[in-house]
Amino acid sequence: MPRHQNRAAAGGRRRASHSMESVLTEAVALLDEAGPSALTFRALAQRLGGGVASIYWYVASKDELLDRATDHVIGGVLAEIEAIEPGGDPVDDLRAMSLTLFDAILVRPWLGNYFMRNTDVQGNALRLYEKLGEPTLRLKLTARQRFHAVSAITTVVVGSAVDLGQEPPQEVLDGALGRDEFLGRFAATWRELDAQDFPFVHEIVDEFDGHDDIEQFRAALDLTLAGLRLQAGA
Amino acid sequence: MPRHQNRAAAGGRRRASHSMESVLTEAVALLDEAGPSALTFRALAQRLGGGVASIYWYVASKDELLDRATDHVIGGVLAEIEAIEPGGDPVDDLRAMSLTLFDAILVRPWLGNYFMRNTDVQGNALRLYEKLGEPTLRLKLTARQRFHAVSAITTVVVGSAVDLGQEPPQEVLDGALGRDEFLGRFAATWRELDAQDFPFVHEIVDEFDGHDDIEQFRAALDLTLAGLRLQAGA
DNA sequence: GGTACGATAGAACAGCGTTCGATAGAGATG
DNA sequence: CATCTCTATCGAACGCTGTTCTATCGTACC
Repeated sequence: MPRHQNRAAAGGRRRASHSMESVLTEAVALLDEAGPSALTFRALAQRLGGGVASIYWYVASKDELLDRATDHVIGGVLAEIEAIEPGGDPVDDLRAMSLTLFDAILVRPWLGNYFMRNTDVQGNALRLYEKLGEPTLRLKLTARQRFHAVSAITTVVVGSAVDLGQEPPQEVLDGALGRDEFLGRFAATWRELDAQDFPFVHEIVDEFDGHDDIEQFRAALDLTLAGLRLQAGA
Repeated sequence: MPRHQNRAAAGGRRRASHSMESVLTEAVALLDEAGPSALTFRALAQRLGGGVASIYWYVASKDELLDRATDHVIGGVLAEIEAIEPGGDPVDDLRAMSLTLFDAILVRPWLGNYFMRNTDVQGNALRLYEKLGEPTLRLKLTARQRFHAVSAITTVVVGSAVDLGQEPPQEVLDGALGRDEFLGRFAATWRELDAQDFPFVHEIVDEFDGHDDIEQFRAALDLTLAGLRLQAGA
């Protein structure tokens, strides 16, 4: 681990000179550009203009790299969420925060896979957790209900993110196949199923075809929040 | 892919003789015993008493192996769920099905990571999806609301499963460290946080410490179902 | 018996995370 | 000014992974 982080950017000519910041920034860039499978130590080293082993001076393992990179961008999300000024209704505040968080995951689908894995190194995630909990303190709930409420919300966020996070089958990543056609192909096979055996699938296939991810998330979130509102007796 | 599956178990002496069934069964056994990282083609081949490349006759890639193994056990879950006889209340039926599904994931935490990834090869997952949708047909909802309702439920299940699914840090897998102590260590660091900056974390740390995963899931599920009930006007 | 094909397997390949040992450079010490 | 120390870097190697290539065995059929 790096002890002294001072004046880290005193680049030599032949040898590269990194910093925790640059390592995480480039790691996030790789994740953004081509997904988790593109983030390898060799690719990252090349991008930093240095050797592979150098990265291990900043990070003990790939897991830690992933955790720190995740927390790095969560820091930005946290700032956005802290900028939201609380309105009168705690549940509305919860909703606004959750939507902000989900928006960030929409832009970075890989986030969902690593988010909140280890609050030991993910300090920002812990602060975000605190921030999500704050509105529940203003609701008439038991401590256990508050704990469960925030768990439920993060569950919905993470669950939705996982759906998004699975790396699309290359064709859509290349841009050769649009997301709509991708969904459409699934819808097509579903439509060919026997209507007797799959009444529900037939009922919703038109909704599935070309559906909006945000809307789907918002629907799930709103069901949970409605339940919470009921529980708080407000 | 194997065309003729007939009389596949006519074992020779030197050469091993597999079958789709045996491949999937042993793959699941490996996953159960030591988690996803233990399922390698070499380990699986050794268990089957054959060569590595033979597995590729049954399965085109590791992804397909995971999808098929997942669907294999989902088949069992589906049977359990189909055995549930519908009661009067559709939402109660949804609840019973979800709990059955989650019970299966509790026993096999790796399930959550692969569940419902690709309904092309996961035929049982599709049937399960249909089964989960059936009760919504008895509720007064629009098609879109039905689609969103089932999505919300699977989201809660998957989201909770992901929390469970992350491979514990070896110590607890070895049995050297119990789950309670593992939670307790997190709780300890949380308690040391500044009470001013983290009022919510302090509020719920006692609930977090030693909490029950099923109860947490049930709470999240019940919030969603309460919201659904409200939406259906029942 | 010969032939076609279902099914098996060993060896090799490229890529991955990780470790090792060597070493360059800046700052302190004499 | 020489030397010593500690931070930070890097190339090369190790063991493991999924995957492919090529050769082969054994059975069913004509």
